[in-house]
Amino acid sequence: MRTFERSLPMSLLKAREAVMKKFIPHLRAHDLSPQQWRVLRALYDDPKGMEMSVLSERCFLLMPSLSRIVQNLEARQLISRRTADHDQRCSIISLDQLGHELVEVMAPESEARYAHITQVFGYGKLELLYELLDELVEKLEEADKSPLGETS
Amino acid sequence: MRTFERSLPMSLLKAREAVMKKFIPHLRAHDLSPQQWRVLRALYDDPKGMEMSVLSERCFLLMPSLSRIVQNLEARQLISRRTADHDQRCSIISLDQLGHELVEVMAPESEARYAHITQVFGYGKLELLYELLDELVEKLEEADKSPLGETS
DNA sequence: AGAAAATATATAACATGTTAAGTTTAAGTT
DNA sequence: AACTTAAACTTAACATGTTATATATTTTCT
Repeated sequence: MRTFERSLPMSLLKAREAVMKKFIPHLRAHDLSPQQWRVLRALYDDPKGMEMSVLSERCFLLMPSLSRIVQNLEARQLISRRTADHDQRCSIISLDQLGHELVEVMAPESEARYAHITQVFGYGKLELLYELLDELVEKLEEADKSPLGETS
Repeated sequence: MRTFERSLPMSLLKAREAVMKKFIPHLRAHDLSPQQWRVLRALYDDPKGMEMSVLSERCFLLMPSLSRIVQNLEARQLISRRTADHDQRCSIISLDQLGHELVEVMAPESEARYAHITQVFGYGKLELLYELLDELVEKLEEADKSPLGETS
């Protein structure tokens, strides 16, 4: 059997943890989880707001998690929600002034940490890594269509 | 500000999800979570068993999570624990016969799925990805020693 | 129009992730 | 030897991940 060390899910997890470690202290200093920050960050890019389901895709969060996160951020007045005119089922989430300010306050430090990672790892390698990750996802999802073990 | 799409943590997360999707159905068919499988797999490689803290490192699980998982697997008689002779604080966890059999039953299918991933993505790219991920972790942990934003 | 299917989101229930605090045993100090 | 500190887990508490189910609204069908 393949050695346990070479586990792709674990390697990806470890890399993610190592990267997150660079951001978490800054996030914690502002009482935000990585997920909450993703939500604020996504909303910042789209001032007119968006539906829960769209936000869910952008942030790569499942609806139940997003639902809880939105409730939290709403209670903190960082975001607000309104019912969509065209469809009473939809909530439109948008960034409140407080949330907008928070993103702008935090962004420089966040960018600096990104720059730091780029610098220690190397720009070229980082780009290559992004490409490989994207391609891996693409190939695996492609293969999902013709289900699985068909190794022929 | 950098575009929200290019988020390293999210790219790593997405890749991990895509990979896991290939394994989860098989695991679920045997009532195992990915974490539970990691524990069984690690113990399989070391028949004499190991301490919780070692298991924790090997499986990249924090102690509280591992503690719960071990309780679950113990209740299912897949593993067993005994107190270490040299130190009453340590639990030595080892694979029970039932657990050993389960790993051997599941391993072929698991290996087949690994082979499938290797095939659709390409062996060379997979190796390159592993190398990049390892190097990223290494560089980031190195940088941890001289804390952060020192971009000079 | 009225019933049935689909959609958008919420809630429930339980496993895991994560930080902090508690327990028991070992090691070090004086 | 008594006291303190440290180490190995465990438990607690709460956020998130994940699947299943519920609820409200739209759409579709007839």
